Amino acid sequence: MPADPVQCLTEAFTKAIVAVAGQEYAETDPAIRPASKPDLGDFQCNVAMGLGKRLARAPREVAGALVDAVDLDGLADTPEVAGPGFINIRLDKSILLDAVTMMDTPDLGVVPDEDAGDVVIDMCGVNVAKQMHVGHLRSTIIGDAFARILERLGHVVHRENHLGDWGLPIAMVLRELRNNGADLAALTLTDLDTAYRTVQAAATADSRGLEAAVSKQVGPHHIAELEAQNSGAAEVRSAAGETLVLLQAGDAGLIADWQSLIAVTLAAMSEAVDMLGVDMGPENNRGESFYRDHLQDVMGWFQDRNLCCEDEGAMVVRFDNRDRAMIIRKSDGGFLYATTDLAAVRCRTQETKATRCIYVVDARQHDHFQDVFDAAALAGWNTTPDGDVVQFSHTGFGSVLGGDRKPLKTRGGKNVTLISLLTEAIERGREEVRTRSKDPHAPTHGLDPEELDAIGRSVGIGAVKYADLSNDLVRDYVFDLDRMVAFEGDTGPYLQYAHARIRSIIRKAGDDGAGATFQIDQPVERQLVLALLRWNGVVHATAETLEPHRIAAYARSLAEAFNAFYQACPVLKADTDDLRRSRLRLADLTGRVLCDALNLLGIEAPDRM
RNA sequence: GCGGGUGUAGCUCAAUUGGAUAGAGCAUCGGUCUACGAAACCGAAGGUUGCAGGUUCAAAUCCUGCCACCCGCGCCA
Repeated sequence: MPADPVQCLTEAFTKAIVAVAGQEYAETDPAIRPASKPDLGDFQCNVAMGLGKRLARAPREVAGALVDAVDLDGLADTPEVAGPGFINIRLDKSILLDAVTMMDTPDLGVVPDEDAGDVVIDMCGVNVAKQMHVGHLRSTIIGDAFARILERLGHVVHRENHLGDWGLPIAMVLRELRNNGADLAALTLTDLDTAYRTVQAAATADSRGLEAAVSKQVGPHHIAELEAQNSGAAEVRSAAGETLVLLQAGDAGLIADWQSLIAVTLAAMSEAVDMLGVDMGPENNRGESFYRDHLQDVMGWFQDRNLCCEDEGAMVVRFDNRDRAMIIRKSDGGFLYATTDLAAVRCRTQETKATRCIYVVDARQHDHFQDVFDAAALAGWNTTPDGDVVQFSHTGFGSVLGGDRKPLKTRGGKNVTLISLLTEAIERGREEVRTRSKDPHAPTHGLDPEELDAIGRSVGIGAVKYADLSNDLVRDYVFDLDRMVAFEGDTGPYLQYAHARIRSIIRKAGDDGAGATFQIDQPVERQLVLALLRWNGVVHATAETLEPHRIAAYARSLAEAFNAFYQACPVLKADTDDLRRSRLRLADLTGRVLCDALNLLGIEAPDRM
């Protein structure tokens, strides 16, 4: 017997549907949902209305027939039909007791996926010689959450940092630094970032401006000026091109310099990733340079199968459902990021044999990934060598904005570095924790400063992560530390607090209620148990849809269910010892599920705060 | 111009994928602690779901046409 009541009800109603409508309806989803309101029951079955339509029968009559046919012996009372054909179900208490007892195991009732395939998550996306900023924050913590969730369900997850460590931009930076006689061994990431911006600006100034100027027929002086700038940019690009050729040819000095650029970048990345508590080290690097020897091969694969054609000297892949083509080789023979991404797809599906490839890259690259996925399908890389179908997803997330609703910048107009952002968040968390610890009643009172700092860090980082993961990923959001660390309302600290309070009860009792017989006689106890039993379904739904805010919303509803229980039911002062132990066990189980939920989002759950 | 995204309470967001009276949190107002942790709880107020049609027992959700804002748009990544 499955522990999950939804599963039991689904099976029972599937049989009833077959009995009422015939075998051809065996695949119809009975649409078992939690009751929209507690006083209507525990669950509802919403299948009768749709079925009535298909059978050309009155929905209420179908609902009645289903109720007559369904066998819920030992599971629930006779369901009631309401409204246009809703079927309201109230479970037997014994089933709830069995189910909650069965989920009280180390895995908390979360059932691993069958035949769990490998998953590749393309996340973080660091660029060599560039500061990490809020875009990397999102990619890193969202990717980390996916990894944790899928690992929880038994998948082997490969976190890959598709490092921007190759190509023209890197060559330009190298050239700039060498021209300036920079001491590469002594450089900081800030120096690299400055050099990057300098050459980037020089190389892009400014062909678009020129085109616009010509088309708008501005004065000849202005055009001449822009032409001069533009030819300068062309010079920068072609000079960088020469450097790139040397780099690609394996010039020893250049390679050494290139490696020191990478080392500086990775040191800064490591610092940021450590602050975030994300498991992402050098072993996760598989950047553009990794694929540099694969590109010709990928090109050949497309050419051999006539999947690409020449257009104005470039090689492009065309798709029959859209005008936009994807360039995979430039007219000068060079390859692009599209080619690299295809090489990565091939590697991930054909060698790693991942059955799922997830790209955690901002939403602006939506079109690009649609092209990559469709091209991969043309190439046959949407199945593994074992014949398993590969599922590709691009979870395009929105931008992080400042208070002015524009991409986050400092007062001086510079990009905010990820590290400065996290440093501030941690400091804010620590301030709050220190302040609270001064209260003699606070459980943190008297802790040594190192412990308080560790808790404050969990709180500050947890606040940032929760703010990011608790709403729909595609939306932009305003980065507002005041609200995130507000410790009130729908925040990470609220959930951490709920968890810490539960731990506090267990600590005080010196008993986690292990082995106690559950008693669920109060309505709030029943609601809490129903909330606990949803956990398995929520994890699976999140893994399927890649919508972490489902877990965030669940954690919040669980905390609310616990708070209601806690308000109405004395735990330590329960009337009988059996009831006290039952409630302690319920509290402990809730604490563990809450901790699990927070951990799947990458948020720590301190025992006291 | 073409393509993608977003539009829900004063603000920030949900809505289990077409289900019952659209729900939370901030902010506002009113109640709960010499404490099983008040970083909490209970209550009040707040809505023409951008607009107009359509589909049906049922639409924030689906289809059509508009409006507003954001983001892309061949040889950068």
